[in-house]
Amino acid sequence: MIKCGRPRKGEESQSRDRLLDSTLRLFLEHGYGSVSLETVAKDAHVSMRTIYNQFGGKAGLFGAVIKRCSDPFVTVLLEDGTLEGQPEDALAAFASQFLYGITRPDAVRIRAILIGESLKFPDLAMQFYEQGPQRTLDHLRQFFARHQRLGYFAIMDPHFLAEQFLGALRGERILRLQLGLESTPDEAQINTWARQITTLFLQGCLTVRREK
Amino acid sequence: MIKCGRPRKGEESQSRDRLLDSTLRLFLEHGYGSVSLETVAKDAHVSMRTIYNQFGGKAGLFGAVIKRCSDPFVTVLLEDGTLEGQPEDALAAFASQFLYGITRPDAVRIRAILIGESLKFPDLAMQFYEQGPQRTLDHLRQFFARHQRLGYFAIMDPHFLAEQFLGALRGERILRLQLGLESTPDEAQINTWARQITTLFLQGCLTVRREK
DNA sequence: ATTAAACGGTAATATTTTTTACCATTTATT
DNA sequence: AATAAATGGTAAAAAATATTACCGTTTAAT
Repeated sequence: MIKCGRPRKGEESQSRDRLLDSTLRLFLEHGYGSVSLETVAKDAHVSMRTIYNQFGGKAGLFGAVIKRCSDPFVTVLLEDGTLEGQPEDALAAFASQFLYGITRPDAVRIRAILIGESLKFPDLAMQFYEQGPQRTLDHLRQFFARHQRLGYFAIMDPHFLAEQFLGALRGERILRLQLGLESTPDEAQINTWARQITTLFLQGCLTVRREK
Repeated sequence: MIKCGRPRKGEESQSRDRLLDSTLRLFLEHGYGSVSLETVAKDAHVSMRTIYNQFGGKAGLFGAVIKRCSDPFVTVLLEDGTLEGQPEDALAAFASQFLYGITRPDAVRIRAILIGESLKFPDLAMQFYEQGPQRTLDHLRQFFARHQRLGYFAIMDPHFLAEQFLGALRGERILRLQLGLESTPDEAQINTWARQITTLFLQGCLTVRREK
């Protein structure tokens, strides 16, 4: 039996945190629609009333979980210095970090769930994208713009380049991961991919290159 | 009031078709979890009993809908001759068809729903992928292998090339489409993208090309 | 000390949804 | 013609679930 009663000062958010932890874990495991609030309450040793006090209901709880997820997934991609150095190496390093981030099981699942529920939570989907992928995209766009001015890259819309590089990194594998048809790649696998994808992106696959 | 009673010979599948049509439309509009069988029955002018007779329940109905969706989405991508002609033009033509196919609202939605429900229907997700994306991937892989032997492409794993090209075509936009943050592109837009993406894929974006 | 706030636990309520049952009707089968 | 099969419509039964209410407890606030 977990102690009940009004929480002590400084411990007001313990129930809230326990609740968010349990909710995230259960959602990741079973999906949004398959988890009942009763299950969540039991798992977090929290009363139903607390859920409604803190989040107003299932939708609010889902929103809070998603919001808490958005931040960590982006920060890891923006570690300072990742996009420094020679363009090729910088891109490959970024590619590794990005690939690692988006292939973690939790990240795959949370995006899958959000995609599935985006019709019911359009605002949440937008917030998620703006706080996560959007910021990564902006960063990468600036990187391309900067190195274009230095003459490294062909003159193309840097936003287009950034989108294409991210698309190349996601690749077809992400779909298989989202559908549960492929297992999580390890770090070595990711580094290999990152290098191959970066090379292909920079040099193309044509043997005879026409002059520009 | 729609006529009831045992269907005439040759009309046995009318109820079934009406049911699948309504189900698909309602799922696309509201998602799997938010549609009740009662709603479906009303919409299709079908009795609950017929649903259970034909499909055994909601899960079976979902499966039948997904299976019926898998085929059309792939056939359009494999029209004969799409991958013939000069490699660049062939790829660009394929790119247009592929992009058009995967950006149609229905295709985006059905994939989003399947991704969201893949935990509950792992077999269905696999069938969907094998009958749709997998076959497209195989076709494209053969294309790259063929043209590699003719000396057009760099010597790289043709499966890798095929995956990367599909990934480049999906791009970051697909995520925004799936999250409902972007509207469906029209044919002109798609053709522009197809050409740009193909060019970038073939030639890369580096200004100084190292010798191979 | 007393009161009020917030909690965990249980349970009751209300709503939704799945599933099953029944009836009249139409057609196939015999 | 009689029977069986399959249907649409309604509704009832059953299950699940979201939501609200209540109780005893612990702590903060006064």
